Amino acid sequence: MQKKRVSIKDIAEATGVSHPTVSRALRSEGRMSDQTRTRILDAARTMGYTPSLVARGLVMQRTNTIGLVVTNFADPFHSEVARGVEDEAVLHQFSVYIASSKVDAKRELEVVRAFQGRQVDGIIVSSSRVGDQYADLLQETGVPIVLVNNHADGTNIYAVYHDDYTGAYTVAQHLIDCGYRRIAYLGNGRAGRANTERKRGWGDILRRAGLPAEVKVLGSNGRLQGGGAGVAPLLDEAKRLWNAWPDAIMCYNDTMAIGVLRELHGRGIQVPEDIALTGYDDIEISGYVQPPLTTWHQPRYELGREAMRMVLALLNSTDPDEVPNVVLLTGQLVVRASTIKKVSHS
Amino acid sequence: MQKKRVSIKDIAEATGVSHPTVSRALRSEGRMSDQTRTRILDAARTMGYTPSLVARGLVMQRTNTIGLVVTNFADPFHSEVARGVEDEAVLHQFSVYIASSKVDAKRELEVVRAFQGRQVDGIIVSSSRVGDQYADLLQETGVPIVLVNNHADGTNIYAVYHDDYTGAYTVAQHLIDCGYRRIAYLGNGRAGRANTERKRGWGDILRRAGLPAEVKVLGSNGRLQGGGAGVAPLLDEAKRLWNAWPDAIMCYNDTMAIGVLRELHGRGIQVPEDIALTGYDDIEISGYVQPPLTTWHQPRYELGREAMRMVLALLNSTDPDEVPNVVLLTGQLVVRASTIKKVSHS
DNA sequence: CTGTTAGCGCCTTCAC
DNA sequence: GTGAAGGCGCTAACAG
Repeated sequence: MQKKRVSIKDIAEATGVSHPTVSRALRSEGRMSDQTRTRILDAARTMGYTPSLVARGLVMQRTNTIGLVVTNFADPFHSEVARGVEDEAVLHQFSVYIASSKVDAKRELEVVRAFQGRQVDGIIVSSSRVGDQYADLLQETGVPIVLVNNHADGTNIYAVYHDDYTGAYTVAQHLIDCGYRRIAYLGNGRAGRANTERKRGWGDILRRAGLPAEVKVLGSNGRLQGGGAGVAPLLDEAKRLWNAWPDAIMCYNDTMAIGVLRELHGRGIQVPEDIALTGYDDIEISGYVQPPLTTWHQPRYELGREAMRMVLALLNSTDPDEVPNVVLLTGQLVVRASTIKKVSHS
Repeated sequence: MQKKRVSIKDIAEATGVSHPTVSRALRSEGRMSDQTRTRILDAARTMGYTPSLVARGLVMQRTNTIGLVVTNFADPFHSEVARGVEDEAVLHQFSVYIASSKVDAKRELEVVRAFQGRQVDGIIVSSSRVGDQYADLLQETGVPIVLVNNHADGTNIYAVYHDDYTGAYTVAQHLIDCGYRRIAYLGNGRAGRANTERKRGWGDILRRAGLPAEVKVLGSNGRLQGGGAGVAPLLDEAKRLWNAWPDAIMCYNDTMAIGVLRELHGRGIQVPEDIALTGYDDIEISGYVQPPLTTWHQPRYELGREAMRMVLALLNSTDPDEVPNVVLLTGQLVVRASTIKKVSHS
């Protein structure tokens, strides 16, 4: 099956020079007669030469390769992060290994270890559930590990964050400004830090406005199903504490909000007339559901790019201490119909 | 930055044996005294040894690595394919390189070439725009290339397909069974073969039922925006030919259908009362929009797994001719509210 | 059972 | 300007 690949030795033989010369010619390094250079390059082309990056990686101890760990391919958050990572990576001739952790800390570490066996030059972990444990790994192996929206606590590692607190704070403020007074929060029980921060932003602004920040429920996951399943307990809790439904539900993310939307629709509850609804992330589809979701635009693509940039900076700097180890990006409120009651022209 | 990694030589030195012995011990190959073996394994563990798969790849000419090319990370079709590929890959200790072609044939070929430089053992291309050109590449390099839902024509390559014709046929039949008579097709101008097949399935069943298969429009892409933008020309075309709106629109995929849904809603057109709507793929969200979409379940995860299985089969067989070079999977109709008018109890 | 030797394909000194 | 030698970390062949 495997054809023998042509190596620089083959080219050397064919052109009557030595392999080092071929190597230099191909990398346009060292001066040499234009004649031999073009002869070598021509031979390489006609013989169908492809340099072996494996061999090069071995000798250089640099593979121009990074490993990207996501929790789940299907999650629109990660796909955008991945896009950012890849775009930045190709600019620098890096290839990207990908693997999913399936939201399992043990698997996440296995995957990282596998990447290290592949001698990747850097590792990016999106929504890590392990977090600061990487500080040790980093010490051990010297392979830069950059986290995107680390879900664990601890800050002594390289990370690109989004400002979840401010985002949630702003969304909640928007709801208050719209006149909603019983604002519930539907969180994601598997999200760790991101969820804590968003809940904190929600709670702080509510209390500051003199509103009750009591009704909060943790969904079992951050997906459609988790959102839908969270509705019943949330309504129950509101009934119990307030003897009334919430007039607004703030969700951990857009995906859950869409799950909520269907559940509310099934119960004959109108959005936003009966209950307003907000998401978080601004995934593309959130503008296409009915009603379109008010949400917080999280710069997912940029998070990915910044993470890759940080890896590259770490790789190219002699003194890693001079590379800023945390980048904090912020997003933007996106107001759509799910929080804006139609004006009645009566 | 880079710590020196510990090699089998280091372990050999520390334990007073030769490196090949260490190598054998680690791979539990060849018999040796349990004593030395455990001594070596202990040393490896305490010294924090990680085998270099790069070096191994170089000598074995087998990297246990595959390259996966998708058109677009964000597309839910590809994320499921990727999941299937990865799950099967990890079972066999393969790592997965990923890259996106951005629906650009030139970029697709570049990416494949880059993978070959990395000496991947196999390549999987999802929704290729290049298709049979790979036959040559395969001949040249001997690296198996498996296509998932090849969008180009030609069949002389390894491929995993979904039966688009039957799927579209069945969806159209369902619409006819529901009593719809003016069934339009909104295609994807960038989809090639898949689109052709689905359109053919639609047209054949309509004609067989004595219905007009005239109103068809090609959207500019297979995304939300492409769906939304396709509505106006489609309605115009129907008006022109039939002097009436279609009573059903069959879309190339779910994503486009969701774009259509919003556009129809914006125009005050009810689904399915005024116009019924179908998607294709059965992406998760299609069950969550309002109304939930009738669609065709495409076994995306299985397509990915089968593709990876084919790569492995090709790798492990001495005679590639004995490996079936085409796998055809079929899907399943999923009926939801977007085609079923509520029964009126009058 | 274990050590010696060789080589995967490439790059980097160093001579010439 | 170019060639010769050595080595990256590992495995495969052969000795012993």
